Amino acid sequence: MPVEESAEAGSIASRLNHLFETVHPADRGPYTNPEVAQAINTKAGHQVLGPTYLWQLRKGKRTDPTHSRLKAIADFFGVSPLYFYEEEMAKRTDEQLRLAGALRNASIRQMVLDADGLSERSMAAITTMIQSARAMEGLPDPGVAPE
Amino acid sequence: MPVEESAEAGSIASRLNHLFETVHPADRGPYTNPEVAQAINTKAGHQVLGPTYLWQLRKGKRTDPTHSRLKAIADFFGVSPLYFYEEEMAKRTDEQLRLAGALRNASIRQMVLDADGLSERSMAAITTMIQSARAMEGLPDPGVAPE
DNA sequence: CCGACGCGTCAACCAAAGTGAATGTGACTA
DNA sequence: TAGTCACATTCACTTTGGTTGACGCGTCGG
Repeated sequence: MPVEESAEAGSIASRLNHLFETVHPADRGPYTNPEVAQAINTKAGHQVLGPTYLWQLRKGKRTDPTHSRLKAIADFFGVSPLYFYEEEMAKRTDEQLRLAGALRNASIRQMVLDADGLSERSMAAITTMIQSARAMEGLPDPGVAPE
Repeated sequence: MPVEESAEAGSIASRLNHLFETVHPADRGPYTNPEVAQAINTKAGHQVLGPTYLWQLRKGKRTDPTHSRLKAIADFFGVSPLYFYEEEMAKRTDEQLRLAGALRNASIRQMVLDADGLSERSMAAITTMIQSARAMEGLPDPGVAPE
């Protein structure tokens, strides 16, 4: 049987539909596909996409739009293009989040830049030293994130 | 004369090339197109893009890649997909890019996590040690990105 | 009641994105 | 010098993103 194209959660389709439902003037209903296409094209000064294509995207008949069109759509709805990459954000591992936090410290950023290119041998020595420092300062063992 | 496709500033091509130039292990030159394509495909578990396509993108022969591919590329270089979306990421400094490159090294990532929370005092000691290691290994002074 | 209008839906079509295999080229080496 | 190897480059080909035009349906005004 033909695979029924269901709007996978986190897909472009579901996100786009959510935009339509959510982002619109308070005194009226959601924008229509032709409206959005029209507005985008007018603003761009040339044809960017047609109404049908928006429909296909919302239906999941077309996934994976191009850079420029996704940007235009995000722009129209006033959201960051990152909105369509959210899964990427959600997939951000715990390690990545802790890294991001640590890197807000200027000293640590400098340390990274300095350490870049060092041999594994040197890195090992430095790691040992850091472990000692942690112990001396009474910090817990890292490696696993606290719940 | 035939219109020479020059890498327009802020274009995908120029940004991508900048990534190649900037984000790579310190002890070697930039990644090659086949390398990157290979890495991306391996990580994805299926074919995402070929080496030729990367070349075309960098040369400006192909503009406007697909959502998924752009995501894969950004992911490989450890930058947000926003990097390819104009203005918003104009702020992204070279330092951040070099950080991204360095953080692809697992040892360095671990070091960051370990160092997080240490006192400035300890950080200073570690920095000193790293500087020594750099000197011993004959690495140049960092801090400024080579032109 | 009915014709016009606009939107969602569909399917055939077109153009651009992306591929694969062959060729050119420089570095490294026997 | 010849041979090899890996990468950049090229181009003909395939795939799929995106368009065009037609059809059905609900709504509104006469």
